[in-house]
Amino acid sequence: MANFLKDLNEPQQLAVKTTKGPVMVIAGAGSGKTRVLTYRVAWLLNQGVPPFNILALTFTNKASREMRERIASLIDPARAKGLWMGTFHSIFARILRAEASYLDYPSHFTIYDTADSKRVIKGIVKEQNLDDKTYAAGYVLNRISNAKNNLISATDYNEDPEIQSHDLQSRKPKLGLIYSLYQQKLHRASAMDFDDLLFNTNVLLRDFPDILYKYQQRFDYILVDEYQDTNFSQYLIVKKLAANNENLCVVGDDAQSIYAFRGANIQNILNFKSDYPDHKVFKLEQNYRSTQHIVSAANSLIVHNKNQIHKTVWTSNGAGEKIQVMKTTNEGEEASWVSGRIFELLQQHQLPYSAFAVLYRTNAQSRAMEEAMRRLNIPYRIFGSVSFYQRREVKDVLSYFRLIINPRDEDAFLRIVNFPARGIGATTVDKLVAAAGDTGKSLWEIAGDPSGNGVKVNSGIARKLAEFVTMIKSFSARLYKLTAFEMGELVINKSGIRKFYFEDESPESINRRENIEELLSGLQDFVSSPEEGETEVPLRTLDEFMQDIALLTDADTKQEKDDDSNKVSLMTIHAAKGLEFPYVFITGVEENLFPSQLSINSQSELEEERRLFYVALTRAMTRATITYAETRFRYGNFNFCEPSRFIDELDPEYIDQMTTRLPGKKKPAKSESFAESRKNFRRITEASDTTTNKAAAEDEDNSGFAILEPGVLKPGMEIKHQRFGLGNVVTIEGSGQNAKATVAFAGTGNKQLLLKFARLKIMG
DNA sequence: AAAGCGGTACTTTTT
DNA sequence: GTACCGCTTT
Repeated sequence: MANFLKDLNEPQQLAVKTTKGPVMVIAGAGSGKTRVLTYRVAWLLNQGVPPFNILALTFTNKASREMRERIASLIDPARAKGLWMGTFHSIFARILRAEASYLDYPSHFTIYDTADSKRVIKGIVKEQNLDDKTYAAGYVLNRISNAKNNLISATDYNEDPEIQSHDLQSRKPKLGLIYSLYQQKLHRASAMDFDDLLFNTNVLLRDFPDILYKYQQRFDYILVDEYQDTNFSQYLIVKKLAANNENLCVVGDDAQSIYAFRGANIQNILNFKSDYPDHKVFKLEQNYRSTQHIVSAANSLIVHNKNQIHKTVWTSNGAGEKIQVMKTTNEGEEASWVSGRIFELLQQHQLPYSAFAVLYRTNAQSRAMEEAMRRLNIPYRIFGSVSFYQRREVKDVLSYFRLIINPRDEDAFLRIVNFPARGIGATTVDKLVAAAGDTGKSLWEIAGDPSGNGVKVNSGIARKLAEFVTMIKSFSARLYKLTAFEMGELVINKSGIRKFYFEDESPESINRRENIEELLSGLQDFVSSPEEGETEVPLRTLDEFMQDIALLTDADTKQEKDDDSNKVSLMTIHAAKGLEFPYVFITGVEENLFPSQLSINSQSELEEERRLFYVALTRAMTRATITYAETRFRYGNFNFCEPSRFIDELDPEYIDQMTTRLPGKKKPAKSESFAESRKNFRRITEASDTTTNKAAAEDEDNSGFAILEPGVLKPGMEIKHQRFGLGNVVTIEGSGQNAKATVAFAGTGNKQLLLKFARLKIMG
C-alpha cells in the first residue's frame, strides 16, 4: 500500500496520509486534485476503515463516477463496495428517503427539477392573479432557491423585515406568499425540489438529534470535493456531520470558484481556517497539466483578485508557446479564423480533433462557431444542448411514471391528465385545481371522486376522469410486479403515447419517437445491468429507475455514448471546468461579454469573471489562444467591442499578439501594449469600418448611436433610435443595469427599451 | 387541438 | 436575431 504513494508528490502524500482532524487541500489548477481524493479514500480503506464509514461528496455525478472508477483501479473493487460516495444531492436524497417519516414525507417522494418547479410557480402566479412578468417563474424560483440555500424558510422569509422591505421596494411584495404556497404545494404533492434535498437535510439534522448522532457515528471520515462551490446549506450539513471527530478533508481551489451566482459561497473555503482552528492546510501548487507560459499567464491574471488564498502555482513542464491573442473584425471572422487554425494545427502536428476545445462565455456564441466548423467539415461536439430528460416527449412519459409511483405528484398529474388528449379540457382541470385548493386534497384524490369533493362535471367528463384514474391505478398495481422496462412498454402502449407520437412521419415526430425509443432502451439497460457486486439481476422496478435518474443530468448519460468520439469540443467555460485539452481557444474575449456586462458594476462579480477566465486559460495543456472581435452582432444589433480588460491584465511577457493586418497598415509593433492599443481602438475600428464592416457600409447614418451610461437619459429628452427613429423619453424605470425607458416614438408609439441594449443618440 | 401570430426577453447553471 | 410563450385563429 505504501507502494501507490510513490505516484504522489510530497504535499499530495501528506494530504492523503493526514487522515485525522480537519484538512484543507488547496489544489491549484491541474495539480492532481482528483488523484489526492481517490488515493485518500484508497488509503483509508487500506488502513482498514470500513467503506460504509467514509462519506465522499462531489458536485457532479461525473466526478463521483470518475472517483469510483479510479479507486477501483487502485484497490480490490469489492472492498470499495458500500462507500458513501456521490453528489451532495444524491447522498442526501438517499438519507432523506430513509428518514422521510420524520419530515412528514413518504419515502418515495418525487424530486422536482427546475422545469417542474417553474411550472408549479407559474401555476401559483396564475391562481393568485398576479402579473406573470413581475413574478416571472425563473426569477421567483431564483429568489426561493437563494433563500433555501441560506436556510431561510418560507416563514422566516415572510417574517424578516429586511427581506420584506427589499421585496416591497422592488415592487414584488408577493414573493413571500408565493414561496409559502410553493412549499405547501410541494409538500402536498410529496415532492422536493433540488434545494429542498439540502434544506430538509438541515432540518432533519437540526430537529432530530438522534438522527444527527446516528450519521455522525456512521461517517467517521468525510471528504468534500470542490469545496469552494459549496453553498451555506451544504456547508452546514458538512459541519454538522463532521462535528464529532472533525475527520474532514475538503479539497478545492478558491481561484476556480465560478458558481457564486448559483449560491456558492467562496467564504466557505476562505473561512475554513477559522471554522476549524485545529486544521492543517496542504497546498498543491505543482501544475502537471500546462506549459510554463500558460501557468505564468494565468498567475499574472489571478493576482488582480483581492479575495483569495495565496498560492504559487508552478510547473516543471517546458516553457511552451506564448498565449496567442488574435483580433478579428467580427464574430464570423473570429469563428472562421479559429476553425481555420484548428485545421492547420491538426495537419501540422497530426493531432486528433479531440485535442481542441473552443470555449466561450455564453451559449449564444456557439452558432457562429458551428457554422464555421461545418464549412471546413470539422466534426465537433457541442455541450449544453437541451437535456435528454428535459425534452417534452421524455418528460411526458416520465410524468406517467411519476404519477404511478406518487399519485400526489400534481405537476405530473397536470402534465398528463389530458395528454394524449382524452377530452379532459382546461375547464375541468381548473375545477379540479380549485377544489384541491379548497379542500387541501391532492388533484388525484379529487379526480377519483369529483362529485364527493364538490366538483360538478357532466356524466361524460366524469366517465373520462374515471377512466384516467382507473388506467393509472392499473399501472400502479403492477409497479412492483413488472420490471421497469415492462412497465415502460405498458405505459407507452396503454396511455396512447405510442399512438400519438408514432402516427405521422414528420421529422419532428420521428425525432420524438427516437427519444422515446431511447428512453425505453435506457429502461432495458437498467433492468439488465447488475448493481456492483451482484451476480444475478434482481427485479429492477420503475420506482428504482426513477430514483436513479431524478438526479441525473444529460452530461452523465450522453458522455458515455460518444466518449471515444474524435471531435472538437465546443462549450461554455463553465462546462469546461475540470476538463483539459492540448489546444484551447477562448473566444469573444471582449468587454461586456467577458467580463459579462452584468458583472462589471460589482467587484465580487468581476472577480468571479476573472476566475472564470482563469479557469478557461488553465484548461490548456499545450497552447491557449485568445480571440476577440471588433464588432459583434448581438440581439439584432451591431455592437462595437473593446478587447477585454483581462487581456490587459495578462503579463505581456507571456503573450504573442497577432493582429489582422488592415489594408495599408502595418502590423503594430509587438511592443505596443494593450492599454495603448485600446486607446487607439476607436480610431482603428472607425478606419476599418468603411472597408470591412458590411453593416456600416450599408447603413448610412449609424454614427453616434451608443449604449448610454446609466443615468444619462432623463424624461423629456429627445432621442433617436436606429430602427424606431425620433422619440421622446417618457419615463425611466429601474436603475443601473436594469434601467428601462419608455419612449414615445413618432412613428411607432410607445416602446419600452432596456437601456443596456438600446443604441440611442441624444438629439436634444 | 394544432397552427400561426405577435410580443418579449436575452449570462453562466454541477443538482 | 431568435427562441419561447401565450394568445388567437382555423
